[in-house]
Amino acid sequence: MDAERSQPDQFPRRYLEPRHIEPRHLELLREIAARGTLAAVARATHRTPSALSQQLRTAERELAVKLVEPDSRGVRLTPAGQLLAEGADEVISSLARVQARLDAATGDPRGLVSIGTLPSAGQVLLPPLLRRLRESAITLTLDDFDIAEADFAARALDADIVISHSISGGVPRGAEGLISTVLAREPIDVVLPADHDLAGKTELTAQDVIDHDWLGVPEGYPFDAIPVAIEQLTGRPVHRTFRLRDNHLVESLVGAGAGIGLLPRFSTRPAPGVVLRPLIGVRAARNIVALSRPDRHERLAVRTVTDHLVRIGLELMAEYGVEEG
Amino acid sequence: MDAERSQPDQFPRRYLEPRHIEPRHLELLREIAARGTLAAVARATHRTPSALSQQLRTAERELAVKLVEPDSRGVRLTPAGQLLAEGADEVISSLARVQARLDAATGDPRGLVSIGTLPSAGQVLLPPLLRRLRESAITLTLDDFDIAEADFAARALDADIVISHSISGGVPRGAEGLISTVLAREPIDVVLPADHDLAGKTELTAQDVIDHDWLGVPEGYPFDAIPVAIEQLTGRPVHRTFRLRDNHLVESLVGAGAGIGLLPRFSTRPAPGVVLRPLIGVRAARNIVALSRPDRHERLAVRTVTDHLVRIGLELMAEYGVEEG
DNA sequence: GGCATCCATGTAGGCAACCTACACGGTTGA
DNA sequence: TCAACCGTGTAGGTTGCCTACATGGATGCC
Repeated sequence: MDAERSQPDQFPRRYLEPRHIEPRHLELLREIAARGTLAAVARATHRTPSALSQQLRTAERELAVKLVEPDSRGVRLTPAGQLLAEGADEVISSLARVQARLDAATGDPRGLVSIGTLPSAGQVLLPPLLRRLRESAITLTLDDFDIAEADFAARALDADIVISHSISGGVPRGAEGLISTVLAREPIDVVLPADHDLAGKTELTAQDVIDHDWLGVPEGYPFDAIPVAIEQLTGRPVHRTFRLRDNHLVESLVGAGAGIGLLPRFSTRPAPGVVLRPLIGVRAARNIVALSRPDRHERLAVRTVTDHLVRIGLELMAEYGVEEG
Repeated sequence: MDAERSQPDQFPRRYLEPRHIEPRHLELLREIAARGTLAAVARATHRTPSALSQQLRTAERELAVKLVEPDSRGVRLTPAGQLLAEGADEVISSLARVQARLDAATGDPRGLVSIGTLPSAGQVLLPPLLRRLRESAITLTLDDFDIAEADFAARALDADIVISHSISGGVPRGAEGLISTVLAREPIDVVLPADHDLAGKTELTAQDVIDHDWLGVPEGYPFDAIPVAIEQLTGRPVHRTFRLRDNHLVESLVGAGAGIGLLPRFSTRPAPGVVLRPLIGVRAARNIVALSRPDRHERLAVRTVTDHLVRIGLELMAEYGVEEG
């Protein structure tokens, strides 16, 4: 085996290559594309903007291409930079896939999985999840937020799994580049004071509820699609008194006679004095969806947690007698 | 946008992750799998074995897995190490694919392409190739070798493109993990002294040639398949006088009356005193095949050179009236 | 219009990572 | 038994990456 000795210069020496792509540079470009500014990437990756700026310069020198251009206050990726940012997903995902294979081969899934969730879904999904993970080597980080449907996708930059919801369709808006997994389909019921006129009915129609005072959610929040649908169906406006985010706050105000509202069925255990009634004739349900960046989804621990959430979602639907789809 | 500030620890800090795969480590494992020993990898990559040994230890510490085991004089990859070595192809190829896209987007293909070739094929393929690349930013490194069919694949470790040949089938043996591109199908003709008894015929059969003295090639060399086939066809042994590698040496010895031989049609311009006659009834042709490692094949410059070689091969076959397949 | 804010980008210096040089122990084959 | 390889450890130099700090440009608010 003296082949290497007789032709030692056949092997490509890295420093002779005109351009040499490093994964670290690809990751940087991808983060810039996702977060917009160097400063945001710096905060997210616990580094200084200066470090990133230097790294960009070395990448540009290495590749002999301009990657960013000044743009008002910040920077903008050049076409070449965008090209590489898109390619980064491919490289980083394949790397994560290899890592997942190693994890699967060498033992149980392990490591830190960060979950961000909207409170109502987390309230019902997370306790069973913690129970199931108690024996495992997976540790969780949790964060909660109640935000507009289109903003959930942005949280997938920081969390491995974002538990989101969507009424518009199966996948929340803005989640195009993400892996989305539907965990459950949860009916949205009307919440009423127990002594309300409508409380005697077992099911409510749009006509039943249109002329009462409503406690709504801010615009852009998924629940808001339901009053909008009722308005379209009846041709009359819904009278919204407040626009609130927190479901428990809505419930207590409904109990105080401030109006009627909408609450998700699984996470609402009605207090004495309020009752839930299903709404029929209107598409009144939300999809609870897990979102992950493709590369994060490849991690075995992340996949395992997602699988658990799917099973928990199925059990929830079975418990409440909700059919799939 | 104070989302990052309010939850700065959501981003996965690398040093918190239980295992973190680095492409450099994958590449090292792949090279170990391909070359067998650390020392061979060290020679090929212009580093000391010590550096590689240290790198292996850090990789093992990072991944919390044993990657190599002592094995007689050298090392052997553990199952985990093999797993990663296989995954390395995937990662490195996707990296090369991104690089190729960048090359394609930012200008002409450029850089150094190393070619290893068997002399006869190189003799006809490389001059047209050099002509076509004269205007380009691609520079070539050349190496030539005349080796057994199964040994060509090993050269693809060191060269971007290995121009090989095969009689056994479309793809040379041992080229399983490689990208192989058939460049041409070249007939192998019988070379005779011009005053030989058989020179009067325009075509020769196995029966015609079986009883003459033969100048053969060493065993394992593709041309040797033809006399073997003739032996099987006629049931009689071929009488081989010499076993030589160099085609021009064979030609001159045939001219000197040492026997008859076999020569590839494209690269043989018979000197005065010798003639070529096609052999019929026997599968007497070789495939000229370009071999590349998958990741090297992704490089735009490598792909460009391969494409040129394909066109040159087609032109050669048209020039000599050889049909494809 | 001035000023605070946010952004990116330089420079200097510390620190860690990587590699080479060299020495050493184990295995193989002449 | 000895020479030839192989992998591994240690010491030390060089490089590369990052932080801290200062600077200049763009934006938006009072």
